[in-house]
Amino acid sequence: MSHLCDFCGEKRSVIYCRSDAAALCLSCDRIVHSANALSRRHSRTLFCDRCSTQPAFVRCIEESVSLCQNCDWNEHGGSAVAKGHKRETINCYIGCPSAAELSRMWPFFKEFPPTEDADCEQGLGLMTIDENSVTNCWGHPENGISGAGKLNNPGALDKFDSLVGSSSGLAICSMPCTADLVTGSVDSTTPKLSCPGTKDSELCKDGLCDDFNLDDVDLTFQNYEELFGLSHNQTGHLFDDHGIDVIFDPWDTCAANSNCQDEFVGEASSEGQVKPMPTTCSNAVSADSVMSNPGQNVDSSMFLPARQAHSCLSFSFSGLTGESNARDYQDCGVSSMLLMSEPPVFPAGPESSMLPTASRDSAVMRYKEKKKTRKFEKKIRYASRKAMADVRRRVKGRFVKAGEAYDYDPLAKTRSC
DNA sequence: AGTGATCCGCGAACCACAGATGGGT
DNA sequence: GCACCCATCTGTGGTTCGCGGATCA
Repeated sequence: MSHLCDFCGEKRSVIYCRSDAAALCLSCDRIVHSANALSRRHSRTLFCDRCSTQPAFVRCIEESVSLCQNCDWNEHGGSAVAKGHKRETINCYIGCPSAAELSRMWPFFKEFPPTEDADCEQGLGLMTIDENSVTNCWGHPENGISGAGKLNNPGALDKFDSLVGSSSGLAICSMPCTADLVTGSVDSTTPKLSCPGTKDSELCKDGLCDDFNLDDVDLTFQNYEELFGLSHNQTGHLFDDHGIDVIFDPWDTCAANSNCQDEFVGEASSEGQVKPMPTTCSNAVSADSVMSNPGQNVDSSMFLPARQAHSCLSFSFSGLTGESNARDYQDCGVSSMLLMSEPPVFPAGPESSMLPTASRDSAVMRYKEKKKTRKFEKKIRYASRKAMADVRRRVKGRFVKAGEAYDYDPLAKTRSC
């Protein structure tokens, strides 16, 4: 199943560029990603040795193969022997790393030709490995994508910025981002669902997090595959086991560990629209796993196969119509953070608060009021169409042409035929 | 415990048509 | 740039149907 380089079409592809969704050989990778500063930001990783279609995120030391999530699950999710295999995560990289740097990053990988493009390395900068970056992007700006060099999925973020209208660097890497996968160590010695300690305790104390679901704002993924890295069908696995409710339940548990961070996980609908929800931990799957093993140390191998979504979210506020206005959305205290494009990056210090006390209380008050009065009724966008539909005659509920026989006349209020 | 039948709830589909939208002249 | 024409798309509500989960024998 060897895959040829998408660029030259001759050599075997080794590198997968997530931003371009392209498979490249090493030399073409250098050529393509040394072209300009933006291309240097593309996050790349190895290809899966098994399927050769998905980016690898883990290296099985025993078998000396690089595996994507699915293949890892297939190979290591079944037999007890395979589960015991020691595995290493495969880091993504950006920039234009030299062979030596690649070798340092991937010591198992022996195919690096010497780097000849010295200029490239003098460009934007050397390779940056997404070590601790995006997992933490909300809570720890110093580790997040605030540093351009650590941008994990600049494409998705660019989309978000273009939609929101700023380049705020808002790090909504809510889904278990690439780096979540990359940085989460896979072997059993590594914990596990760390929710880097940035959950704003004040916010949650007021119940803002309890069932905060931004119901007023539609958030639409521009490209489902790109954003989640898995198909719609696969997405079902995210919540299969315990339902979406589990996402909320362990809030306290996680908070007790002071390891939570404010993140949003998408609830994918059939149309690809997603409503954001807070997750307690750094990825939804992790939360799922937590619930399935309350009080236990969770072997990360348990959640790894669960089709982690990766990549950052891009948002569009498609739900906004002409009948809406910004204030409607700002009324919901927390959601306004998104609308206003303010990066919800909380200072790391425990004493810090996201909002000044007064405005924060005000926001909380508004949120609670809105929560009480909010309605989930259908909104009519075109009253004239509703008026027409209301008086239109039907047969078995279906509209019929004017003049044809009908069995339901809304105006008559009685069935006729 | 496993299997099949039944019930129930939910969501998609269907229909016609006015109005919105976009491209071409 | 503006006006006009035309084709296409969108959204509206009541009913039906199919699917999946729950329950029971």
